[in-house]
Formats: sequence, C-alpha cells, structure tokens
Amino acid sequence: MSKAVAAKPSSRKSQILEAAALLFRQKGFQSSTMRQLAEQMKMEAASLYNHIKAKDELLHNICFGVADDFVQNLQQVESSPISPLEKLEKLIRFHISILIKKYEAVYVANRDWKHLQEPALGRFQQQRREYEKRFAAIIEEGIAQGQLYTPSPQMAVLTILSAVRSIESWQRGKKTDDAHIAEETIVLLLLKGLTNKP
Amino acid sequence: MSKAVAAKPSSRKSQILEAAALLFRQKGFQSSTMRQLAEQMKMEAASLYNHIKAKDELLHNICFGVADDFVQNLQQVESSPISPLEKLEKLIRFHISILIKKYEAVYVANRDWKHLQEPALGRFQQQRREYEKRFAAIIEEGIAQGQLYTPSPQMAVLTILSAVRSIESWQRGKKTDDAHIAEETIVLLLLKGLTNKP
DNA sequence: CCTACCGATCGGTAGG
DNA sequence: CCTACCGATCGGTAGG
Repeated sequence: MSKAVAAKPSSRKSQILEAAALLFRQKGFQSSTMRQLAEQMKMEAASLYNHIKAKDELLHNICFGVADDFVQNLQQVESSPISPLEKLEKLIRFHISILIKKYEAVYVANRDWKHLQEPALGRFQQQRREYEKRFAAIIEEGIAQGQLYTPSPQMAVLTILSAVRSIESWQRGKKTDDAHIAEETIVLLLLKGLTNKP
Repeated sequence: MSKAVAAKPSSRKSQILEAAALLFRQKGFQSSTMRQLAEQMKMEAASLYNHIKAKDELLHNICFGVADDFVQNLQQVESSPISPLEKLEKLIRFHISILIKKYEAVYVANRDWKHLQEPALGRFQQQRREYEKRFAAIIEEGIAQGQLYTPSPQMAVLTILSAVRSIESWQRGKKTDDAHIAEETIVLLLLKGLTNKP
C-alpha cells in the first residue's frame, strides 16, 4: 500500500484548538466548558484529555500562536528598506488583515490573555511590552525624520493597537467590499485623522 | 434628636456595587465569585443577598449606570450650538475623561456587558447601536459641511470608540501630567492623524 | 448579618 | 475514545 499523500495538517488536536477558539470567542474563556467543547467535537469531555493536558493549554496555544504571528511580521517590517511612515502603515494593515483572517484566535488572544496562568501570563505580558516598544521605536524614528508627529509615541501605539480592534465589532460578512472599506477607514483615520478632505 | 444631616449617599448597596466593579475589573465578571466580593465587604457570601437579588444584578447596575452617563452626555452635545468638529472633539474628550474618572465601572461595562442576561442584553445592545448611530450622524454632518472626511462614518465611530479605550491599557498614576498627555495624544491622533507636524 | 446547607456544575482522573 | 466517578466550588436559599 502506498503512503497517504500528505499528513493531514489538521490533526485531531488542531481541530480541537480551532473549535476551542470559536467557542472561547463566543462565550469567553471562563464561561466556556470542556463539556461544550466536547459536544462540538462530538465526543465525551473526558476524551478531550487524550489530546490536551488541561483547559489552560488551549488558551495558551491560542495566545502564543497569535503572538508569534505578530512578532514575525514586526521583524519583517523592521528590516524592510522603507520609510517609518510606510512601516507604520504596513503594521496597521497587518493588524487589520490578521484580525479578519484569524478572527477567532486573535479575538480570544486580545480579550482572554489575562486568564493565562503563571508563568505563561508573565511571559505573554513581557512579549507584549517588547512588541509595543519596538512599535513605538518606528514612530519615534518617523518623528526624528519629521514625517510623523505625536505627543507620546508609547501612548500612540496603545491607541493604534486599540483602534485596530474596531474590526472586532464591525459587522462582517455580506459584501467583500466591506472589508476593504473598513480597512481604508481605519488606516486613513490613524494616518490623517478625521479633519481631512480627500 | 435631630435628623441626620444627610442620608449618606454611599449606602451599603452602593458600597457593594463599588467593590463589585473593582473586583470584576480585576478578575472579570465570570471569574469573580460572590465569596470574593463578600470578603472585600467583610461579610459572609450569603449576607450579600440581603442587598441584591443575584450576581447578575451587580453587572446590570454597572453596565446601565455607565450607559446612562454616555447617553446623557451625547444628548447635551447634540443640542450644543457648536460645529460638528467641535461636537466630535467634545465626545472624544468625554469618553476619555469618564474612562479615567469612573475607571472600574466603565472598564467592566466595556468588556463584560456580553455576560448580561436577556432581556437586559438585548436592551443594552439596542442602546449601544442607537448611540453609535447618533454619533455617526454628527460625523456625517461634518462631512456634509466639508469639515470632516472618512470613507465610512459608521466604521469611523467604531474605530473612535475602540481607540479611546486605549486609556484602559495606559499606565496610570504617577504624574497628573500623564492623563493630560494621554488625552492630547488620542485627540490629536483621531482628529489629525500621525502624519502631522505641529 | 450569620450558620448551615444544597443542588448543579465544573475540570479532571482511573481504568479500560 | 468511553463509562463511571470525584473533590471542589459555585450561586443561592432557609431560617433565624
């Protein structure tokens, strides 16, 4: 017999992770029960523990998976031979598009990371602070070059990261245009503000 | 004997509400237990039920209390004889300052309103949508007058409401200047963007 | 406001 | 992957 063409990348465990992200997004991490997750997977709650060690492991995987995506992208942007303004725009657009593409996981990571257990919680916060610092450094460079301005780069980063999450409460679906308009609205708002004629 | 000078406005119940807002902000609504709240109040968990009917009632009071503050302010701004741009700036500054002044309650309302039970949940969402609609109407008027511009006023509102929440992750405390700088950073960012020399 | 308590449900384990 | 369970904890009640 020949080997299977390819190991199905969506193993049982990754199926569970996907279902968990959806469930956590809908009900929140704490309100979601292993029995609800088991029901989605059409198995008994006890059977989940053949694939994972604990409920925490699910949240851990979701949060750090998302964090890795962001750090990887940041690294790539930092090493690009483009201006600070262009770097900033790239970062903003990445945040928006990953929130759309990996909606469930990013949503959960954004909201529920506080429920991580130590020492993971500390590591996550550390990574987040480091990310914000490097993000702010790009804005600072833009200010030094006279391309950008804000009274507080650190505060501006927090505001950008928060603003970009408006995608979460945006009514998604219907037209494909919608995603494009939403993205352009956010980018224009953050780069040029609302007092701006096109 | 003379009457008491004034009925102490911080009744036992409002003390419980205040402690609940602090607890919920720290741990989240679902992760907070009535026993933890009782401990803060230095009483037994069962005794809390002499002041409230259920845990839900606490969340309900917090969320609708905050919502009322916002609606009241919106009404006042709408009826002011000022330009759409000035109205917009007033709204933004109100969101920031109330998030600082009533930090615990607004934080909880922003994050945990999804745990409201029906029919309160539906009423809350309805109020929220109405608020966003009236907010967007101000931006639309600003566009009509050529004072503002955005591809999507509705989306812009979501982005503003989200951006303003960056105060939640801002390191508060130390200097009183900090609050002022944070506010100016957000206002400038939303009105004039980051590509702006002073 | 307390003591005493309860039914329900939770995350997780044993053992197959 | 299932059956059978368990200890812990939860929101809440009875009765004073």
